[in-house]
Amino acid sequence: MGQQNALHRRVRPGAVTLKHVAERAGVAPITVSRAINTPSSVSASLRAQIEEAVAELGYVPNRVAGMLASAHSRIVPVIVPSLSNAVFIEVIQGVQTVLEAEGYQLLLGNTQYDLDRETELVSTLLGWSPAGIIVAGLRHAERTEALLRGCNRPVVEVMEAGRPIDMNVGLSHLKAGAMMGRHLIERGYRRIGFVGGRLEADYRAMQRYRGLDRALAEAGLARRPPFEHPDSSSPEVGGRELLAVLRQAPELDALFFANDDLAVGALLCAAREGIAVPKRVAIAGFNGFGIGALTSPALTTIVSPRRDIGEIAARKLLARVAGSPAGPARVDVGCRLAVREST
Amino acid sequence: MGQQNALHRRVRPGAVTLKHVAERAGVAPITVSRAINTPSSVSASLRAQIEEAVAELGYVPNRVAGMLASAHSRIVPVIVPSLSNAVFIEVIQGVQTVLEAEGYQLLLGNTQYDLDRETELVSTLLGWSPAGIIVAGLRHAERTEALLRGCNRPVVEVMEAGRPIDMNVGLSHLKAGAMMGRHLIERGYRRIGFVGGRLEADYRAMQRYRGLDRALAEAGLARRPPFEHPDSSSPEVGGRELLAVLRQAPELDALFFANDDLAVGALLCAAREGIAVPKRVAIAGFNGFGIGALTSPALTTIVSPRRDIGEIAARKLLARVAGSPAGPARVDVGCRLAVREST
DNA sequence: AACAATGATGGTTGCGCTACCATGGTCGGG
DNA sequence: CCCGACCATGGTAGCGCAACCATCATTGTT
Repeated sequence: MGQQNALHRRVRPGAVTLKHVAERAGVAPITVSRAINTPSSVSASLRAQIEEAVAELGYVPNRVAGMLASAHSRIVPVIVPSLSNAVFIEVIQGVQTVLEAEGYQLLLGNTQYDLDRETELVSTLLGWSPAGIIVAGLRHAERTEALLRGCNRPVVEVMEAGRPIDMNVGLSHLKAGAMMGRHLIERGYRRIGFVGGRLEADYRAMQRYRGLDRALAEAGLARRPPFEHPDSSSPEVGGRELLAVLRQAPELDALFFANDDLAVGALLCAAREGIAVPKRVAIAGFNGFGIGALTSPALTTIVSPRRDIGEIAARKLLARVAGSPAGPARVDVGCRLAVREST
Repeated sequence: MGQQNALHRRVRPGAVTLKHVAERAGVAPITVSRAINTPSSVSASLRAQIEEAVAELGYVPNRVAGMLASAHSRIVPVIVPSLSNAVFIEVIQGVQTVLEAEGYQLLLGNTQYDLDRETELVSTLLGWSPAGIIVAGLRHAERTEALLRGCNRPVVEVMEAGRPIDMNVGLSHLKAGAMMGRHLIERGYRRIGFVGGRLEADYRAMQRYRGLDRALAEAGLARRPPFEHPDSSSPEVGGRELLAVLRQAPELDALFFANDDLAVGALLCAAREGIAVPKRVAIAGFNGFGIGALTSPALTTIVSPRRDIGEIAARKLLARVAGSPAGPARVDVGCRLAVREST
């Protein structure tokens, strides 16, 4: 701090600006601006002249200045609770595909499943005058919600279906959990447990548990609290949990894991330990990661259209920015049960 | 375009600015600026007054304006060739951990292994007046290199060790490939093949192949061109490739896969198809993803410190921004052979 | 032929903030 | 008790660009 170094200088030496290009091309700065932003509004001959000057000088437009002048940026922050979880990566990929095609930039925020961190991020990122904002989840701190509500920009809440601040793209995790619960019951399993990690933070996993619980209740079967572990989900943890749960509750004949990372780990661990799946215990996951289809036995899971969520969210956001119809405020992308060998 | 909608208005209605806070607090705007950016330079009483005004008005500083005024932003673009590959995700995570702790924001760029796309991205992202820039790889288009060289900001090239534009954090993929090659030879394998995807694009994988090739040459063993496939790497592709390669070249007794995604897929496929690993064919990977330790047999691989690469890169970049010593321009983080059951 | 409609170009202004310099007040040493 | 050092605060200017409106040339219309 305080220390005056080269990067904090007011004027970056040698910076080429619009003005320089304009002088070189013999036109007014505004014309250069137009040649860059709305080429169709400049005559072909001038445009060629300007493009030449741009190339010669190596001009790179200062987006920051443009943004300040127009109060409109091509930045879209995406706020997710975690990057370790591949689900969010795929959503981000979907968003990015759409954004980059339209010349927008993705600004990444990671809350680590902390609602206060989320407030902080939203506040900071709104300072970038973003075109809109994409946030994972429908539950936020009060202040976060106030910020999002008052920011006067398109806001898309993704991952779960529900009542959004502005727009929403996701699926019902409750339904997904119930769907898996009914499948397991239909298959003849009667003592079904749920294994998840940090359920107080990952409330979408908790919703899946609730769905399972509801299915169990409907069928008049024994309901159990979920098995939790403190670490973030990974195959390693899944394997460890499988052993721990079977030791603790050997009567269980089916386990619904909160996600495929855990479930695949459990499957591999079972193979290694000689635990017969699904004979001794059935194993199910959630997500539909490709690897689940390759294990032996292959994993029964619920496939969610993760990439689609990102793409749809980005498209709705951009539609609103452009003022074109964005379609319904709420999109339920649904999910699909993939029955394989592990149940 | 052309269409005038709410988001393109010059003045965003109801936007609270520094000035409003200053009026409310009864001080000059510059004092509010200082209270926010360098709180220690404002007396405690004024600071409290200002903080109150900020809270009352719900003021969110406009970073864009600040950036323009100071020609210095807290943005760091990270340009990677792919998000599908978990390696880059972990590097990004490492970068983000460090950046967020210092109040910096990560701007994500994805080249899809396309050098022209990279040039475009670098050009665009430099328009954000970033504090510095992190790019995967040492090979760039000429214009990209010119831009990076001339941008007068810290540039960190990550993933591979070599001669950087500015700074470099990575490892030698050639050495890594040779390390695995020597391991396989030492284990008694004599007919060793390499399986990768899109090697013309993923030249780091190609380097690993070259390392293997060198080890084979040193040992006087038969060298073969790599087996390639056109899709991006995934476990599914790895399984398919295992079968295809064994059909095409049944004499092979060991396969070095370009990465763990492929190798794990091959391992799972082998288990399913009853191909004995390592008896019929040994399988090795590269990366050291956790799941490789869980398969049966467990995967022999080379563990690269991916997260460290991101963290070190971000720290070096921030050190340079702050003007403090950033350490050596080149950091070779090395890698480690993890010998497990699959070889 | 006169005029409106359209399109291309330029001048001026200000986005919100911070660098820079100036000012005035407080304090300790001589 | 005065002077210079130092700190807290304020005034001014300008970062680079695009919105807005004005101007001028061109075209089509009656």
